[in-house]
Amino acid sequence: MPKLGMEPIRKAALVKATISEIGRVGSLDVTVSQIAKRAGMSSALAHHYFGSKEEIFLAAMRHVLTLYGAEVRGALAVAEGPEARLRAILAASFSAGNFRREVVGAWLNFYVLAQTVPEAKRLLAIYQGRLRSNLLACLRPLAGGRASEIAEGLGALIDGLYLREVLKSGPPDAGAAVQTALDYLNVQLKGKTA
Amino acid sequence: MPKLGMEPIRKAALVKATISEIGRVGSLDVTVSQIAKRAGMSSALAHHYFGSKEEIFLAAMRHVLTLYGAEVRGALAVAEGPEARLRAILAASFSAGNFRREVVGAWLNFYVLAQTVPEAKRLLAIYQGRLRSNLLACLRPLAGGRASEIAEGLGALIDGLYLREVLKSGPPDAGAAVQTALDYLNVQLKGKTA
DNA sequence: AAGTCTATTGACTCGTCAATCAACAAAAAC
DNA sequence: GTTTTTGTTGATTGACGAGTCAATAGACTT
Repeated sequence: MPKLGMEPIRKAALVKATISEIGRVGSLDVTVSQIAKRAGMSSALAHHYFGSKEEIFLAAMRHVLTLYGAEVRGALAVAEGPEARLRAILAASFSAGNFRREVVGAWLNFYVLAQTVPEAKRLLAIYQGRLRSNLLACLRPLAGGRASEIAEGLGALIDGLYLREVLKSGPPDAGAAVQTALDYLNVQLKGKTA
Repeated sequence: MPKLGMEPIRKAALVKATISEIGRVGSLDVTVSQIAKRAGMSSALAHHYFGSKEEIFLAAMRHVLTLYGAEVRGALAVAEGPEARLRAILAASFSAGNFRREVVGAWLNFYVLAQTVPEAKRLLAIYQGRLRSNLLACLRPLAGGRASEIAEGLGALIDGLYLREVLKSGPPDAGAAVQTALDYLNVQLKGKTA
């Protein structure tokens, strides 16, 4: 019973399943069959739509990055002033949608993928660049010449907090992560110990 | 021409080869044959000495962590006073021995391994714990009650700087990484913008 | 010198998995 | 109503890789 116009639906299901499976297994060693099964179809169909496993992975990366980007943009849209915008970026980075074991696990593995697949590297570079320029735009009016170094540090700190989440046992503690990042900011900007 | 007492030599060669290969390939998708070949022996011999690929990986992790630990201990031994000791830890963390693409790549993949293999997770937790307690010991006399948060942030920052090194193209820039970490410290401790 | 232990490897087994293919089904186009 | 396009899968192919094994060889023990 082939309904038409399945392509986008199937692709979306596969992308979602890919992130879930990578998160579940904790590595890129997921088979196309596993992904397809979770997405409710045969592995042949997955190949039909994406052509190769690598393309599936890349589509999953694009999806995660798109979601992240949208969340940041949305949060920025309603934030007034540099400080509020910085807080918005941090809140989005550690939001319930992004800061889940599943997604964080996938994220980690995308870094691994970037070592092998140039397109994956390119996508991650875009994410880093966008984060950097978002931070810089907020920091320049607040920190002037030091904006660049602060953005550098804050970017690395965010990535590090993600990385450490991977090792944790309990449920993700986004609050603590945001707090650590905000603390860094406060101290850098005001020399105060909030 | 079997010489006796080869076991430690072979094992050491395999461990070294493992780190190299993981760094070269950029993932844990290295075959035992590749590792054995680089170590100058047959894959059967690698299995003979380690029993399984997983054991080879774990031995490689232990080796990296041991080296790191030794470097930190060595640096701490000659450092007088808390500030100097903090600087020593940072210098060791980004020393020429540890902060190489090869090792950083392996490190990243050890995080991935930790998602699957409990022993790998345990080893990484030991590293994090040791780093944390080293930092805390130095920070307490300097920052009192805030020592804990600062240690948390600095630990994450170090990991983040490692992570970001993975994406870079050129040669590792340990100096910039140390500078970013020191900057974080200075600002946290003195409220100054060094 | 017979027996045991360590070192070593080529060949083999067995499983897995990405990718392809042939075939079938239904909708759309002509 | 036939042809084409889209959706779908079971079966198959072909490659690769972890781990095993039998066999060979020197060294150490008694």
